[in-house]
Order: sequence, then structure tokens, then C-alpha cells
Amino acid sequence: MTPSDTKDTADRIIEAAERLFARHGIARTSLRALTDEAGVNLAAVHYHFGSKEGLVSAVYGRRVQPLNAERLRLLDECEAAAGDGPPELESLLEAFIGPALRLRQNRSQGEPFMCLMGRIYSEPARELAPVMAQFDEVRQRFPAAFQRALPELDEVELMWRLHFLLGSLMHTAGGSHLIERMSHGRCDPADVEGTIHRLISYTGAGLRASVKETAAP
Amino acid sequence: MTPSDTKDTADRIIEAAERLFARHGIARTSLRALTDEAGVNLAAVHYHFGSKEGLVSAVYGRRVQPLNAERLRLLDECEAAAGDGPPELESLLEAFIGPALRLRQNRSQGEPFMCLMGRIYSEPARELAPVMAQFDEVRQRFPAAFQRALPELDEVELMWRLHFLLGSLMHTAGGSHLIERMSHGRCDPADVEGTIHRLISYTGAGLRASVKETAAP
DNA sequence: CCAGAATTCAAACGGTCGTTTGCTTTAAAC
DNA sequence: GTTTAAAGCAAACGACCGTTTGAATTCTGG
Repeated sequence: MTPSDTKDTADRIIEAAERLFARHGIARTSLRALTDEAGVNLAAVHYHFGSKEGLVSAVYGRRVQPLNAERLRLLDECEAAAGDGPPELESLLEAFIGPALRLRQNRSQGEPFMCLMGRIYSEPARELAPVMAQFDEVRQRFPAAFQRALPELDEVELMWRLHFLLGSLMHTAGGSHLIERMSHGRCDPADVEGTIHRLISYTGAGLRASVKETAAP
Repeated sequence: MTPSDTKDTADRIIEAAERLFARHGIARTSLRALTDEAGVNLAAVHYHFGSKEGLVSAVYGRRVQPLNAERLRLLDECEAAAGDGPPELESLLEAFIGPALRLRQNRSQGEPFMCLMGRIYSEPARELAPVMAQFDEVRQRFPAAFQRALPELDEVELMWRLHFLLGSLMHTAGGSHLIERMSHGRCDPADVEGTIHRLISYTGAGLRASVKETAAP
């Protein structure tokens, strides 16, 4: 008996959706292919989720909430450890990056989801607005903490650098096959802790880079 | 008379496709919406491009070739200026990053295309394989040049860091609206030269970061 | 001016999509 | 055992998709 045989219909649908959405994109995944993969009836999607749009929200929502809860828990720890002083930069990076990249190893279904997360900014799907709202607290508290850790950066420069950081994180989360091919198999994306370590080192140095004057036009 | 009225049908189709593919994604853009936007007949797409897939290739191909030619020209300049020594890191970054981000200002149509480029790794479209092949020379020569500029990095570490760099670049190229919203309008993505300068500073520091030992499991 | 090629066009084709319907089966409560 | 709701199912609906057709139109060289 495979694991999916023991789960109920709604779970089977969500997990098949996660796999197929990640592999082929949301728009290119039909409900018929999806329900075939899940081994359930076509109409079950609308019975349990109301519509394909509802299913998409459910797929994202299931992972995003625990991810951000863990991030904020680690951020609380950072700030508690720092007391009245500024939090340590590398701890902040670990709190922001670690839970995201570890999603792909904690569960075997984590990897397809991270591939979907990497695509969340690319898929121009209106149904993702409520999902994005779940990032509000993260988007508010982390920049403020980074500003305290990097007081010499003005706000605009900090925002740009966090933007660059987010790009690296999303690209790493969603594109494990890319680094593998680019390095001809010499880089191992399955080494999650090593990847987190590398990304924190790289990004920490980038965030701490001295600000040079902008070149005149 | 609008500019598009003066162009022939194939150009009008390509430009409408670039806009709509960038705005809504390839799969979600129907040929009917596309030909309405272009002001041409539906069957013109198949007459000029054979199929929707052929149109997608044409849209990418038109921009990718000049982009990579400019990158390689600047790389040649870097290597000529360096003589027998290692090329300068910041010049390499300018050669790789500059032409990509400048695409969005050289032409008014450049911005939607960069949005498409940022999505090239996300859109799991089989028809993009020939487009990806146009990156072969860039993918071969730039890592080798970076390795010469950063001899203290082992190959695996370098590949990871170039992977992170690529993520920042793609995210910046394709997501101008994201940084604008994240910074509440205080960051200006239209300042292309400033953005290039910031990304080069950030990324240069990240690439030069000292390699620390990987944490034991 | 005219033949012949290139291009444009309205209309339709077959197929697949998300969604809905009405019926049957399963499960729980009394 | 009967009642009532939840869940599953096959079949169909209308809409929209990419593509094709064949005739009308425009362009081009002699």
C-alpha cells in the first residue's frame, strides 16, 4: 500500500497538485491530469476546493504559514539574544534563509513546493494575492531588523540589497536542476545545509559591502 | 499615426507577444488576445511563425542574440585589457550584468522582454531549448573568466556564487515592480545605471567573500 | 495591364479546458 | 434499521484554445 492510499481525497489532490504545478506550471496543468495523478475523480477538486483557483491557494497556503512562523520564531530568538544591541547579521540571514531552503528536505514533498515558491513572483496569477498577504509580517519585521544590524546603510541601499538577496534565495530554492547542470554535476543541491552556509556567507559579504558613490552619468 | 501602424504584420505580432507574454505569461496569453492587441488577423500568426511555439522562439531569439553578443564583446575587452594577468572582477561583472539590465532602457520594448527573461527559467516550456542554446558560449566563457579573476575560490564554490549572482540578476531584471512595492516607492527601478552599480558592488563583495569551513553535520 | 506570388481575412474544425449536474455509494446518528 | 448528510462518480455543458481552410485581396515584376 503506497502512502497516498492511506490519505483522504483532499490530501491526495493537494499533493498531486504540488508536484504537477511545480513540474509544468499552474496554467499548463489540467485538472484532468491532476486528478489522474491523484487517483481521484475529476469533480472532487470542485467539491473540496470550489475551483482550480481555490486549489492553488490551498497548495501555497499549506506551506507558507509554517515557513513564515518558523522564520519569525528564529527572528524572535535573534532579537532576544541581541538584547538592546543590534542583532547579528548572520543570525538574521539564517532565520530568513534557513527555513526556506530546509523546506526542501524536511519532507519529500518539500522540493516541489520550493520550486513553486521560486515561481511565485513569476506566475502572474491573480489568485496568489491572499497568499502574498501571509508574507506581510515577514516583509515588515525582517527589513527593520536588517537595518538595525547594518546601520551604516541608508534605507534605499538596504532595500536594493535585500532585493538582490531575495533573488538569490528564490533562484536557489526553485532551480536545483540549474546549478547541477551549470556545474556539470559537481555541485550537489541535495546538500541543503552546505547550500545554506554558502548562501549566508555570500549574502553577508554582499550586504556588508561598502557603499561607493554612484557614478556620474 | 502610432508607431505600430508603420510596421509590418510580423513585427506587430512579435511586439504584442512580447508585451502580453511578459504581462500574463505565455500559457495564459491566447493568440486571439494577442492578434487583437496587434491589430492583425488571427491566422497571421501561423502564416508568419508556423505556430504559437514558433512565435515564442522568435520573441526570445530577437533579443537574446544581441544581448549575448554585447556581453561577449565586453568580455573580449576585459581580457584584452588584462593582458596575461587575471581580468578585473568588476569589469567582468559589468560585462555580464550591464547589457542585461540596459536592455530595459535602450528600447521601450526592452522592459517587457527582461520580464520575460526573468521568467525563462520558470516557464517550463519545451520550446525554449533552442533559445537556451544561444547562451552556450556565455555559459562557457564567463565562468572561466571569473575563475581566473578569483583563483582562491575552488570550482564548486565559484559555481554556487555565480548561481546566486544569476538569481539576483534575473530577479532584478524581471521584477521591477517588486522592489518598488517593497520599498514603498523609495527605490527607483528606472535608474538603470544606479541599479547596475549597486548590483555590481553587492555581487563583487559576495564573490570575494572568504571561504569558511562548512559546518559539521 | 496583367499574370502569379505573397499576404490577409472570415469562418470553421476538432480538441481540451474548468465547471456543473444528478445520481449512487458510504458513513454517521438515532 | 431507518434517516440524513457527506463524499464519490460518470457524463455532459459551454467556452475557449491552437490550428486549418479556401477564397479575397494586395503586392510585384514584366
